[in-house]
Amino acid sequence: MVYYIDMASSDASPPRDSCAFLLAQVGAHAAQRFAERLEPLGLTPPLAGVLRLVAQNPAMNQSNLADRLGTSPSWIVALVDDLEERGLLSRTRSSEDRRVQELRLTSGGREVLAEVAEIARAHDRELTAALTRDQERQLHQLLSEVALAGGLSPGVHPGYRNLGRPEG
Amino acid sequence: MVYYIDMASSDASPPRDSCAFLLAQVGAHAAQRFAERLEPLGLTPPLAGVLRLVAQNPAMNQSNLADRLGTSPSWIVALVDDLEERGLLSRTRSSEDRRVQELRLTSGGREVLAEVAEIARAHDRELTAALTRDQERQLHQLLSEVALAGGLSPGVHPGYRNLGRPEG
DNA sequence: TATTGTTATACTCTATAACTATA
DNA sequence: TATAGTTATAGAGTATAACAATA
Repeated sequence: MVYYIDMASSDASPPRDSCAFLLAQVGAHAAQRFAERLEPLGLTPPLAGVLRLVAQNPAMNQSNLADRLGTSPSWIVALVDDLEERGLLSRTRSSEDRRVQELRLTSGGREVLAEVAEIARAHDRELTAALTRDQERQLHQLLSEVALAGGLSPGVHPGYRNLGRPEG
Repeated sequence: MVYYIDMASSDASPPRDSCAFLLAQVGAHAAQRFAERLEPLGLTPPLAGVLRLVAQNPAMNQSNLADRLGTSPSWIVALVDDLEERGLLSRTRSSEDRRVQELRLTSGGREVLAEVAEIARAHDRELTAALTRDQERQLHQLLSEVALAGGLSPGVHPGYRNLGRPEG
């Protein structure tokens, strides 16, 4: 977690935080609260992300997953190990290419993913609780424009290296 | 860095990312770009944050700093060591309480901080380049409301533990 | 020779615990 | 006894490198 202080204002007392600072501050808060909400399920955001991606792309393999998340294949091994040990997903050797592990959610995995989705919706409601429906739509629109201009892929949180990568 | 996938939409193809997800995504991007921009100066966001806080509060001590940033005193030691070795700030034992180290920027520290401030302004311009001035003001207003409702202290990036802490 | 997955290892960031000096 | 700072140590979260199996 990167801590920082709003740096954009002059040396005199800061008149207001910059947009960039507010984005980093509120975004870190959002990510942290989401992680806290996942804790009772024994999940971390990366584990939940893997569940979600595998649900959306059945028979996806670990290479695809590493590319999509912008992380190292070795870490994917650890994440998939964890989820497999809990019985939330299964590995199956592909019959076409025996190097490949096909990943699929188990029924238990689908149940847990449904809980995660509910948590995410509650999280979103909490975060925007202070806004009117109209303000929420405005915020969504503005953030979407900033994300687009920044080259961020819809739906995927940026790691340090996956910026500008085309959608898998 | 926490990676995750938008979890709020149903199992069917996601109609759009949630506000919470967009905030985390764009916020992580903003923090990452800021860190990249600081690299040529040999600084990290936490180091820059210490410079800024010491500039705003001359003769501040390390305890104050740890409280304000919501981090452990032992980490503050390492950050201050680093900045002191580069000649950007100085430690002076307080004459009133010999346990206390009073921190002050050197003239070199003030010069570097001025560069950091310029970088931060350029960073903010880049991030909001896709928005009109009016949209930028809207975004600022909306983010401020979300930050306020979330109990975030103006000007201080949240660590894992300093939420809801009153401003030092 | 290239690719998928795996293991072994290492590095960064940050905290906790134990300690020293001072109050 | 309590507090400011320091040192030593440890843990989480990742990456890189070397390797095995398969293509």
